[in-house]
Amino acid sequence: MKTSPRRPLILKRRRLPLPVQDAPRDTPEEEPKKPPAQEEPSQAQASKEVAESNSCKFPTGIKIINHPTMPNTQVVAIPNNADIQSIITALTAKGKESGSSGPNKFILISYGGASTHPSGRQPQPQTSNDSKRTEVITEILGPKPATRDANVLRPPGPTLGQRLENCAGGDTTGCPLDNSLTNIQWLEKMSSDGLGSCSIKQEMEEKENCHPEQSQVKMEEPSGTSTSWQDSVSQRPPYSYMAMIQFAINSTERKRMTLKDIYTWIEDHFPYFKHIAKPGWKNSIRHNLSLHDMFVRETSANGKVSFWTIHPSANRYLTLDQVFKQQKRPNPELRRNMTIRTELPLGARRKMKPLLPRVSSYLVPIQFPVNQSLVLQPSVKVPLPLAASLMSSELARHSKRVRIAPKVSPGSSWLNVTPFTLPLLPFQLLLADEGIAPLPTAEPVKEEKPLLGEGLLPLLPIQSIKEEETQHGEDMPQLARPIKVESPPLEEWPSPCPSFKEELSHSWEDSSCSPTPRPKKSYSGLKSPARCVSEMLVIKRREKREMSRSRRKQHLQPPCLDEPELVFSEGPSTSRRATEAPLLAEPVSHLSCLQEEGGPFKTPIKETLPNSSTPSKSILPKTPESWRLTPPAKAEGLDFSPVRTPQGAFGSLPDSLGLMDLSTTPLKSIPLFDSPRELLNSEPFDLASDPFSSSSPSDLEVPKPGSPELQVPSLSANRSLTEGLVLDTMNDSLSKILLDISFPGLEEDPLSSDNITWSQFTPELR
DNA sequence: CTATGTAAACAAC
DNA sequence: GTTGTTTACATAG
Repeated sequence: MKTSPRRPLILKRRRLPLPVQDAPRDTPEEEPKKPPAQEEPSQAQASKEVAESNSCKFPTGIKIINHPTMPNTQVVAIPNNADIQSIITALTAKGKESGSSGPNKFILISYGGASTHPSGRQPQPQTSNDSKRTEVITEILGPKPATRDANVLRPPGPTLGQRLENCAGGDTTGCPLDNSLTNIQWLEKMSSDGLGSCSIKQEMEEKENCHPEQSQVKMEEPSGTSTSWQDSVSQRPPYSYMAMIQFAINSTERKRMTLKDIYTWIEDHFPYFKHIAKPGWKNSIRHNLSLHDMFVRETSANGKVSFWTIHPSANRYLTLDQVFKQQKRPNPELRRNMTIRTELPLGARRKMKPLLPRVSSYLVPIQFPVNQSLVLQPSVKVPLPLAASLMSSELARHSKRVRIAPKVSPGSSWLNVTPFTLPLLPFQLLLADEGIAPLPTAEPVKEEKPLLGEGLLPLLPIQSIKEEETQHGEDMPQLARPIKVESPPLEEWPSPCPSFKEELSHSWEDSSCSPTPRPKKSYSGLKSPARCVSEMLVIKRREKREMSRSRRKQHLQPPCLDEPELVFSEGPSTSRRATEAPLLAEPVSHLSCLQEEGGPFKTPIKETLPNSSTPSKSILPKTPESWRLTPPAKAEGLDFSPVRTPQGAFGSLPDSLGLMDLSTTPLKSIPLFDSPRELLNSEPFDLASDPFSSSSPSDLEVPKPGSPELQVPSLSANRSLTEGLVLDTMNDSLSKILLDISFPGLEEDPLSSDNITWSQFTPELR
């Protein structure tokens, strides 16, 4: 079999060092390229800037509204293009002046002022029903490893709201968090200037300027950072195709994308592919899509369009922003890698080497679904373990209301939130610490990689808590919408939890629980992952090897959510369907998850079937391969592999996740976030002190895990989940929150006017 | 050996 | 020509 007749022998393939720049394409071309992406109506309207009363010292467009129910709290709507840092500074000053008697807490929300989407991708016609509402938030992209072309090209403009592009694109309706105020980039910038020397804006510009074409930039930037950015344009991004595909898909609200959109997304975010890479990269993308089981192809209802999605069980909802942020963390090692790569001469550089740097410090961003009404507070007062337990029990009780959505639904409330990873608040850190430390079961650290711990916890399976209602809600009509699936669904999901070492090396499939391979067919429609039993691991492994020959995967995924799924043996509620399974967080599951997380991305490929090695064609019907979750292989390293979330595992509540994540982050990271200058200094992180008790803003919105707050009433269609920041001038803290704001018209920018419905804020805010 | 990248053959549209 | 699937091979770790 080795030699394939059809294929010529290629002894050596070596890519030519470097190509030419495609200069031609750059600048001018892009503009035309973008279709007038349909801008969301809302944005246009949002542009109305009204400077209201209060905003005197603030830039125009800022709206400050007293919170209806919270004393000394004001909501500040900041246009995308505003200089946040300066605003924060001003607010801080204002708060200080007022002291305890005046407004000292500010909820910052960004809104799309005059939004222009720089690069709107043409939206795909078909989908997006709900897209409109996400526009509110503007995406701020900054520090992506690769600058986006569009951004680059765009004149240094608006700092905050750079682009909605993805969101706008096709299915990609919205990327709520990406756009949000709390966008990492944004925060990072703030953090970067401890001295206040640089403005966010500046930094943004820096980055943007990195575009190859704008060489002048280089000069401007004395610091090494700029160079790296620049390089990013011309350098191959340190991500594997698999990772990039995930980023792309996850950048959309519905978590699905057409092949073309994936190409586009990648080109936009990694100019390298647009300008430098050989055309073959697209082939590689396709190859990866087909190869990895985590990528599931769904067909639109009419059967005309194929969307690539990420298997819910495997999807970690990683986004470029998150990952980038992680990378940015001060991690000497990591940096070293990156820089090295960049420094090498092209010829010397290995083509793709370390696409994914494996660094222990590389944390995997956590994404968790946010309950619509749930407000995420970075600083959660409940210790992780406790919270988890509470959640699990509580939630379980209320399973009706809250359930884990195995599948990402389009309009779903899953958001990528990375609050914990941000070195924002001291108290956050404390929290994290608290949560974790006590954790008895706390993640097992691999012997091999002590650091692993960092990554592990965060990796816990993410479950989304979503209200059932929401599913039916208008927001996400699609959920219910049947998509025609051609391929057999994976019915069972391998549980991600194989144990340890073994599984580290395994790939998802290995983990597949079922001892016997099942035919895919039988499970049509089943999306929810089933739990797997670790027992199988060994066996699987063996099988896997045998089959390893073929990397093929094939299947179409049905969109159906309802199918029955497998239960895991250990699983608490076997009968329960994955989707509904409440969060049961079990230590065990966590562990298992951990493992998995640790893994680099393994490709889940091999077929589970023993016989499958055969050439595929014959097997039209999808092979039964179980979909494999990625192997938990090495712990270290950023894991782009899908997370399998065992349902139970899901226990990882957002909070817990966050905590964990934080925990992983060393305190040192804290310093990063300097900005609003004084903030940082004030509350050092003394773990001992309990930030929660007093002033921390956290009181405002922190949902307690077990508390009723989590359960929020169904949301209205017009709601908008927005990320915001809470600036508490009393304790100089800045924390990230998720706000659920409802507004009258979907089409309207909720924040653009005074139409915010306060009542809609989550209970916590009241 | 695994994970990943690359190239290519093919098939179905 | 595009999209998908598979096979084969290269390479780094």
